[in-house]
Amino acid sequence: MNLWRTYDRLKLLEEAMFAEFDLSAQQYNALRLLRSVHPQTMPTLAIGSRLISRAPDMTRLLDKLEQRGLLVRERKRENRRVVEVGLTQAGLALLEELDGRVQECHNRQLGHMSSASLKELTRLLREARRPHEDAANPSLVDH
Amino acid sequence: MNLWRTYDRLKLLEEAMFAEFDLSAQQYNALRLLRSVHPQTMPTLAIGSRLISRAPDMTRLLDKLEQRGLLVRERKRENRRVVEVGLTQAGLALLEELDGRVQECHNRQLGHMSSASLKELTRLLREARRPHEDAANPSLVDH
DNA sequence: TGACAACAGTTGTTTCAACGTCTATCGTGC
DNA sequence: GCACGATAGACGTTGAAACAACTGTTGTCA
Repeated sequence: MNLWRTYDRLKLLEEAMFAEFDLSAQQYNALRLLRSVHPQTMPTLAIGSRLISRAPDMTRLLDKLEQRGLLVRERKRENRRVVEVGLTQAGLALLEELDGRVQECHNRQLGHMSSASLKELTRLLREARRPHEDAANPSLVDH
Repeated sequence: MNLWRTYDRLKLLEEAMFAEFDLSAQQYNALRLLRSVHPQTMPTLAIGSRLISRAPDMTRLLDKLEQRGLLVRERKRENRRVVEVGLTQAGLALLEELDGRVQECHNRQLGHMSSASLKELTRLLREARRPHEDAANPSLVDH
């Protein structure tokens, strides 16, 4: 419950920020993931499986981002089943614009805590969920 | 992100459990809150403001619980604006049935951590969200 | 008293996530 | 080559959340 409450409180700030850019946190993470492999691309479902929380339909999430020109999708010729997804320049630009805002948001969220406390919190959270991670899914949690 | 990830992982277990009883975590909390004042009752919106995450429409959430006979609503005569909500025997019985399951679920979620670690984690989480709590809202987080 | 703001809930609408099912494509063994 | 299962993704439907607008009720103050 404590975890839930804390999550809920901190999420409010983030959501407010992302809302300014008409993005959900989930969409932001998808974009960030794509940037991490840029200029390479990724198959649709690979994105879904690497996101923080499971997203059972990537299709529609990516649809919206594609409509806004933030990414492109292309069906591969070698294997016509997979659809490769890659960031566009517009997508990169948006992410760059967001970087500062996200940093600032994190500051407002957790800036009042000492770096030692944050480290310890991170460690404990990781320990808490350790038995519940599926080995298959490394996740992209890095800060 | 770490918080998000951990929250998401642990929530999965809870949701699976509540789903067996056709409840959401939010509904469960509303019931638990009502039990905490039983046999007294509470106005509809008072419930909403005390839940872990804000719930902008209590009406429909309570509708479903009322349809299942878990609670009763009654418009007060002194002030015909407020609707008092109270648990029924069926509601109490369901909660009692859930108590054991919830405990077991918590064990599976966090049983691998030492009690000292849990205490520390609780403390840090509370510290993390402290500046983001509105003073008006004491919240019912107690474990 | 009568207008008006504040209050407590309700209802409507739009949007989004969850779930299962479906289509197209590919690999494999016969 | 062809039936079969597995894979990658798309789609339709359903149910819940978000936001806003609305109804009914009460307090207040000119």
